[in-house]
Amino acid sequence: MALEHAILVSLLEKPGSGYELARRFERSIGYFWTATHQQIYRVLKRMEGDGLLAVRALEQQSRPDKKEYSVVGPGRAALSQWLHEPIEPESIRHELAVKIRGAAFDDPSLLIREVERHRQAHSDRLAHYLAGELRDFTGPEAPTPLDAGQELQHVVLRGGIAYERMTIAWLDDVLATLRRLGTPHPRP
Amino acid sequence: MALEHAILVSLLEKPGSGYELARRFERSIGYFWTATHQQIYRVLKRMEGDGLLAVRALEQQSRPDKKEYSVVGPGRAALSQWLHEPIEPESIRHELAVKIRGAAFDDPSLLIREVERHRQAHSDRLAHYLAGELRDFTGPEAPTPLDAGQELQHVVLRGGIAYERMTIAWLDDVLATLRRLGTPHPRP
DNA sequence: TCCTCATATGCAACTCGTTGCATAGCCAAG
DNA sequence: CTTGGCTATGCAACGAGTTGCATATGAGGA
Repeated sequence: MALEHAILVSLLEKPGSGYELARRFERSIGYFWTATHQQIYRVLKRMEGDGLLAVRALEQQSRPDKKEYSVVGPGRAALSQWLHEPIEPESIRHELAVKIRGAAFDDPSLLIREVERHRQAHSDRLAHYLAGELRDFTGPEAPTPLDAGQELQHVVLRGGIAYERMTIAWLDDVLATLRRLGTPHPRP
Repeated sequence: MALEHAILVSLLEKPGSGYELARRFERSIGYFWTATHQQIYRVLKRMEGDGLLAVRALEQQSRPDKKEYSVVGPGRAALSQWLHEPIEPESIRHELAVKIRGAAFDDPSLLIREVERHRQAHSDRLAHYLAGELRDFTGPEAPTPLDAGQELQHVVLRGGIAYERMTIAWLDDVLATLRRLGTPHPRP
């Protein structure tokens, strides 16, 4: 249940409400873990029941009240324990790759538009990551020197950047392959 | 439900039993989609019930009998329909990245062994992929010219290779960062 | 002979994750 | 003044995925 741990990390970095967590999962934390608001609310409730989190009701003006969650002792201990346990290297789940291999049983050229769309999405994500890197870590507004937490956030973001660059290059390879298959193959 | 589609692709490439599919999901198909045998058996049963697959009981000597599944008309149509529908670009789930960011609230240097272990696993996987590429696509034993299906399998495998190379380089970056944080930071 | 390993299939119970829906306050635009 | 949008929380139902267990055949080795 890595969602629990992702929530602990995020709340340790900064306490917040379920709604705010959901927004973070669309941005920074979401670079490497995703969750919908329903899932987050459900898990927050369970974690509070387990004594890992504390809640504080915050009354707000000009918007609905919210519940601010923060990590308490046992939550920190649970994170620490998890950090000491080994985890299995990730296994990939790439639906587009299934489609590409499936295209052999259909018309491969029909996939070109789809792959171009994915390339665009990854290209947008890369631009977003690079803007965040400049803003938070490498630009003139960024704090210097970075503390350990910021260094670690930065190296994770560099991973996201590397992933998007690799993916874009691969999708170009896929597009070239699909286009080559669409035209008659020249024989020597 | 991409598992269904991954199974359709795999069975179109070659009919087989649940057990054989489970083995493929540890190898070639497993490069981009994973599944356990329990999941596979359950889904195969459902797909057969839905008329997407046909079964044939095969009696074997020196090992238990098996059921060989193959794709029939409606299954092929279901795959074709799915290929024509757009899918969302993948969202990443990277547990190790959660750990790295969480290490800020513990001792970062404790993660070094863990990251080294992951690096080794990815390195092994890369070697495995490269051996497969040589065997099936680029070596002297490989068929020439490749047909469309093989070209598409190859480009997916190139994606796996690119992913592993990128990941190894990133893990080296992570290790360098963890080691830097472990030693006192030199001030200008 | 007994044990282990590989093949082969499956149930049951559980957790994780998604989708659709519902509610409610407040603001700004039309 | 109604509509749409953003903040904020939540339920219910379902499907996806994991874990543990159970069963059976036959080969090979201790």
